[in-house]
Amino acid sequence: MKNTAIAQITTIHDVAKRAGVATATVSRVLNNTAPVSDSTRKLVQTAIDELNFVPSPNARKLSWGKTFTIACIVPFFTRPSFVERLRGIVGVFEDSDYDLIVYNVESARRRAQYFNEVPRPDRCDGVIVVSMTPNDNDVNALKRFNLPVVLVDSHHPQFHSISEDSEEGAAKAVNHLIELGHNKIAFIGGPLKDTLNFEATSSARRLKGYKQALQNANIAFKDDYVCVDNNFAIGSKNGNTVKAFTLQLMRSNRPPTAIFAASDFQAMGVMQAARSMGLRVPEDLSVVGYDDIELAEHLSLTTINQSLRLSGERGATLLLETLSILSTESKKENSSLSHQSFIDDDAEKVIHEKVPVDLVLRASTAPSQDR
Amino acid sequence: MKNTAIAQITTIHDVAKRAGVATATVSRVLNNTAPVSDSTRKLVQTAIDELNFVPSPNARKLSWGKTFTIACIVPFFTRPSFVERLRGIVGVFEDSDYDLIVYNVESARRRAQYFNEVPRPDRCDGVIVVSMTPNDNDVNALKRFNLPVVLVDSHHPQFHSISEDSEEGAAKAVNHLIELGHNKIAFIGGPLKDTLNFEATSSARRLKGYKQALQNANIAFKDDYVCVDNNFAIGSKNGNTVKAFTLQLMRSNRPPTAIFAASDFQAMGVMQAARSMGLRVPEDLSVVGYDDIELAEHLSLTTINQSLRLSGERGATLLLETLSILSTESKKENSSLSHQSFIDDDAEKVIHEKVPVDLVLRASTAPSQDR
DNA sequence: GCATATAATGAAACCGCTTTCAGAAACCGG
DNA sequence: CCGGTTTCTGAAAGCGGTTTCATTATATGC
Repeated sequence: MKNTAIAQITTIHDVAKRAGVATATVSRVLNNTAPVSDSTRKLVQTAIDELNFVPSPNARKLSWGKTFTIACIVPFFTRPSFVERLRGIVGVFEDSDYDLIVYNVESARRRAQYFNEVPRPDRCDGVIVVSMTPNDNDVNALKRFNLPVVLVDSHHPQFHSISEDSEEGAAKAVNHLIELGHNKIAFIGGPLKDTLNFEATSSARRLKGYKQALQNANIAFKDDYVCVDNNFAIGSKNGNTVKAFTLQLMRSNRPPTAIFAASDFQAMGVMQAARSMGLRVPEDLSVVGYDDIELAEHLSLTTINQSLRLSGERGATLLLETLSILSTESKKENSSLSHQSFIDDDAEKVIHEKVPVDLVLRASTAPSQDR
Repeated sequence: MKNTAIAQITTIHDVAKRAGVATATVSRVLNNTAPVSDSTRKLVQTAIDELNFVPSPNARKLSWGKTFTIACIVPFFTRPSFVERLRGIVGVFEDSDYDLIVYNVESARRRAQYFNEVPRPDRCDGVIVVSMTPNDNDVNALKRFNLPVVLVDSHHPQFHSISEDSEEGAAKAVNHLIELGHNKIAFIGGPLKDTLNFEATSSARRLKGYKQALQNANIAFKDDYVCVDNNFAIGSKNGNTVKAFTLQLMRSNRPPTAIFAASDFQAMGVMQAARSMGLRVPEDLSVVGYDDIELAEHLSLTTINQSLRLSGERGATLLLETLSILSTESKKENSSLSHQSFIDDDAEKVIHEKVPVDLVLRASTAPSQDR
């Protein structure tokens, strides 16, 4: 009862032999790379079908000098917002010829390692960096072999990037609260800068947007309305700081009527803390988050949608476009001169794309009851 | 100001030339695959260092006839529980020689496609299937080339697997409630079976565990205490069914004092619905979830930890072990006879590993006030 | 009807590395 | 000091494709 017949991998030679042609011809049929007469094409095709032949990706890669692989370097890919971005990216490559390898960064060591080792033309054809601003070393590593690079959720003058405008988003959030009549609005965010160079800065920018919005509305900025949770770092499940701060804030003699949190996760902490002391959201306290992760919908949390998925999709698409431009370019140049071109300064114009940020109205905000 | 000198990829030939040896020798130094005299080794090593040489993964793969790639087929990898499993898997391969490619399944079409196309020895050396029970076609596809396979969070007699005991977990949850004095306990779960063959069955098993626990405690099973949310399917952000059911349930003339939800996400829906009608958790209603995703901690949700991360780690490790066994085996056989061995029936003994399920006590459960 | 451009195909080189095979060098006992 | 191992090394043959180059067969032009 051997239902486990181990199939053999058939090679292009098997096909060639069966069809009675040379491997070159099979290759030509496979890639439509040169004219083949209808008769032989049919011959080859049936041989391929009969043998159930699929060309070996590796051999192909080696021969073409391409890897057909995209490297994606992403920190803490388990975090909902990163996952959502990743999903956008994955979705784009699913239908392409490219494989996607995700490099998950959870430590400075890994970060350095990946930036140094991954961006090599024999490992990948392009790189997507998510939520990390490349430092000088990274930049060198990324440029060393002139691989196409796209930054998602970060920005650097030398690389294509897709990002959102955190200041604008924050301002939208705060303006919403102001329009509801709130003028005692607190801010809770993550660290303002960080060893691993990511996420942090977005909190900083959101804080800036918050300040700006207040200023525009002539509301004085109060230092003790701001909490920067440095424990809300990477991977730490924390959130206690947020809760503690919320409690302290709401028990103070001038409690805010609204809180803007720089992430949905922190907003959740706020809501919980508030409820734990008997406050109702939004009647007693309005809360706005940021990110619009799946959670927000379940919590009925008013928040800022920053097009997480879309940012991934756009990034991946942009990379694919760059890739295809490069390949046609190299074809052109192929027919003329030698290898190695486009060193003509990166003036090539770098693309910086913004992704929309929008207020999503749900049930965690209400007009201020303050009088 | 050209800081963008494009580096050339150096090949083994460059190294050989520089060291004044044959490529074979360089290879031997690289892989420690045959004795090399100290002097030449040093020569080669310095050449390698000076040229900053890293062997091309692809060439290596082709030559070795291995891919050094692991394929991981996972449905809806954005769901927190899958992400957590993935993270365990990723963590294991980070330090290995293997690359991991994740194939995200979000439709029956993709599912079939991946199962048919991915498990080929020229694409990967091994396969991890997450949360999907292979059907007959899948089994054939997986066995066709005799690739090592590990199932994570599913079970099949012919493949290694890592899974949790959902019945046991559910029973632990319900027993906890019973011990707290509850006897009006409702159940909310996802669909009991599903087109894509995953997740569903776990809800079914949890329902079974629920029934069992009730029976053991001599509590009559009530049909209208059970909600199967068929909308809680794949990817749908839903959750309205859960809320609606909770509301209906709590307004009925015999409302339960506790609800056991088959997932933390659903538990969250329950808590929200309860709060929305002014009920307090846990004073008025105890809630237990399942999964212990990060969210649960933030919600202070009592739940069942099913070792999500660990399951991934164990699965990945098991695959690596299988891989290394195979490679030593094939070495042995190499020195004796021909290729192609271990067809000697899969009696090879298949490993089925269970991962612990544990009650995690938090603040969403309390003694029953029912009297 | 013959020269010449064009289409179709096969042989062989090549991608970058590993590994076999065989020869050279070093080692060893008597 | 010699035959026989053992150690070390290079040339060359793959791995499974693609691509160049040359050749033959077929058109096309005048």
